[in-house]
Amino acid sequence: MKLQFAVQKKEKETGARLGEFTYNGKVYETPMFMPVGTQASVKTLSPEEIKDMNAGIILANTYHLWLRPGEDIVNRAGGLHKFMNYDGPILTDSGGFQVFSLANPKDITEEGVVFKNHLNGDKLLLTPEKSIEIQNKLDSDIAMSFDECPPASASHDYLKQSVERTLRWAKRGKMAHKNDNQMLFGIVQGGYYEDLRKFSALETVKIGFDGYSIGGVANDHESKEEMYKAFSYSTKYLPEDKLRYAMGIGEPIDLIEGAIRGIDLFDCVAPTRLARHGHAFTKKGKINLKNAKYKEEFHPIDATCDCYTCQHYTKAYVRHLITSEETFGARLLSIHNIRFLISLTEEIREAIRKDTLLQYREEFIKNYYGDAYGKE
RNA sequence: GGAGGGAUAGCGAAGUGGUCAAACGCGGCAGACUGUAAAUCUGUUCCUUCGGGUUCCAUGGUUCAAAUCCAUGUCCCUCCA
Repeated sequence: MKLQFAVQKKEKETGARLGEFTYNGKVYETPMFMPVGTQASVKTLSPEEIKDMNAGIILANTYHLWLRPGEDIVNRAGGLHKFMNYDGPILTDSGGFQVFSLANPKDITEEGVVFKNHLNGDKLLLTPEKSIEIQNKLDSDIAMSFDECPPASASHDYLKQSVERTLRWAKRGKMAHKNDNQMLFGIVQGGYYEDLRKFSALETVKIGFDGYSIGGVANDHESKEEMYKAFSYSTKYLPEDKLRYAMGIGEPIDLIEGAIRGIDLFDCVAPTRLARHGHAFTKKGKINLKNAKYKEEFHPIDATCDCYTCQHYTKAYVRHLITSEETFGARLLSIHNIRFLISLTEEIREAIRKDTLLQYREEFIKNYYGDAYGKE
């Protein structure tokens, strides 16, 4: 059964949206942060742990599951939910990001993208139709159109061509889409140019999707200002009653700024990757637990945090695990970082309810960055 | 008692006359990471007032020049008795 989304309330000053959908009898609210589980696993964590953090949607990746174990195996297992034992909603990315991270520009043609299989070197062609077919078989709840994800700083000319191609691919993908229980999202591209974002958004909406993603952001060291423009220039032209998803966005401040610009969904590898590298989000800024100064800090990572890690363990212990390369350290920090972002979205929703989102942002910045905000 | 081998930066280990403040690995100290080819990658790691200063077990010597050659000593390892 396809999930049904509705906006419940808009924040008075910013227009930030509080939204809601029901899935398997459970109500989920947006803005929402979605943990990333590329290979049908949120790295180091079990589905039970993810649910204990009050997570909603999680991600998986078409490209990776296509190569291994193969969509037919997942399909025969009964679909992604059964395969990975996660009964919450699952969103699959289309492989579009791998066009950015794995392919060369010369590998991108009208038909699709030629990938060199990173596991064994085989040449493989991923097309919009193939991507959708794989996602249909994976049986995720939300599928993404196959898009070209160019670097944000690409030239206006290149981005224009790329937006047009992504539109043609979106149409082809929609035609190929066969899973009635699965939502299909279109993807808005166009760098940080308003004309391109507007064109991309309006034309994607004309094709008609269940929701709309904003892609091509935070992938090329562009400034925060440019990224937030890309948000605004996109959401401005998107329908009110559909989900909006900022792809790959997950720094705490970006969630707040994104919500302010009318975005409902966010995903990011940052909490889990940073965790594996020893970093932790805190209300007072990001810290690197590998730093020697935490050797004897026998206090939780963040005194205000309600996560399992902060309830039971100290910085000194987690630092010890990380420096000793014990995998439990990566788990504890992944739990903390994901819960941090989820709890941040809970606070954002509360601020939307109370029409205090701008105050919330100011307070967050003051605590997180101190005087350093904007001085990059 | 006899015969060999060895001692290099926090550790392991290259280097056997000048291009050596000394490869490389580990450890240490930092940094990066935003739809995950990422438990990865990068920098740094004798002292310094950045001019330079002091190093390769110790002492003495050879040489224009020594971690590298010679002598003696100290310590370690292996084999033989």
